[in-house]
Amino acid sequence: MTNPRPTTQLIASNVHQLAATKLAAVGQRYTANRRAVVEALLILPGPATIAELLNAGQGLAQSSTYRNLVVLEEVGVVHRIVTSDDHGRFELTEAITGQHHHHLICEQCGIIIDVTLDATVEAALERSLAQGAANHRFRGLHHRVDLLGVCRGCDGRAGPPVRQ
Amino acid sequence: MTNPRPTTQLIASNVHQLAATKLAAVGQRYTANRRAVVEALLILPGPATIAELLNAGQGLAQSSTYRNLVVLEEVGVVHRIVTSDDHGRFELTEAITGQHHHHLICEQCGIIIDVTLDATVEAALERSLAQGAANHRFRGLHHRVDLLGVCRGCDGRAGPPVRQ
DNA sequence: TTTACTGCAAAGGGTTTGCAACATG
DNA sequence: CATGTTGCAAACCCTTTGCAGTAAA
Repeated sequence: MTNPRPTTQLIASNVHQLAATKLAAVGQRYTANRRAVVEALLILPGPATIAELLNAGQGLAQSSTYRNLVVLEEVGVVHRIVTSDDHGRFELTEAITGQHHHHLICEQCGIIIDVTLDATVEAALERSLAQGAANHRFRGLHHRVDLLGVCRGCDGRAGPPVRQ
Repeated sequence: MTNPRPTTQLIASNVHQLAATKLAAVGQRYTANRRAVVEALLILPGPATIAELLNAGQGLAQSSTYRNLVVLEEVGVVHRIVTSDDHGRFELTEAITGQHHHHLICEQCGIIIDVTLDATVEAALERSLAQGAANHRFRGLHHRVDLLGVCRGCDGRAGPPVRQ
């Protein structure tokens, strides 16, 4: 298991172009606001909260940002992650970044760190999940692997009791 | 990957006794309401929403149920699952049921189906995650593997666009 | 000039909390 | 009787929506 390449090293122009294409395919525009959201997601390290996006992007309205995230999610540019720390987090999709990865989620502070598994484990997992899905006539689309625990920053210090 | 034994086949008295013990360890009582919640979780097939618990248990107050779930979660009897379908779901912990399992989550209706992976896949996954956690000085506590997709009931019929 | 997009303010809705009454050890 | 528990109602807070105005094709 290794760290995925930081998104900041992705070729931003490609990401923007892909995003624009995906939006255009359903008759939507790649506006300055939407570009700012994607830009913020490229820069921020790991999945970002709305608050972080509003800080990073300059002068974005909250409601527009939520709305744009919905649109970006619908066209497969952005992915929403829900944990139990009371606010959603957003990241660029694997279709955009080309990087299949998983998450270390801190149960104290909610921070999410991206990691990758090695290919053989991924493959075995895929097979096993596919079989289980078949048993239930469940049409599996994608899997999610998270490691819940305590991040380096929170470990040791007394954190607030966080659920999950 | 096989189906886990339905929780209804668990020996309920053991579960209740364990729950009572865990509560007693922190000076809390295993009241009728709390027992009713655990009972409902034993009976209901898979992780249950608050609404389902309120229906199953007879005359439970919403606020008390939320509070009891918090307490039961703190002592390790109950586990909260958050997906993006707008309400949390609750299940008995593996410490109580002794059944490590994972989830098939329907992105249309939010239903969650329990499944297990075979042991070799689990072991490989554990190792891989442990290594990744070490790289980030992240103290991993437990993992979560979900398969997102469309359940048998929702497949085919036009569902509402559900996020994630 | 039609349709998509924006931003303010208000509404929604699951979850949490204040508080007085109750139950339990 | 001291402490944990309950339930009603109100508050919370993240998220969504109504609506009038703006921008882009």
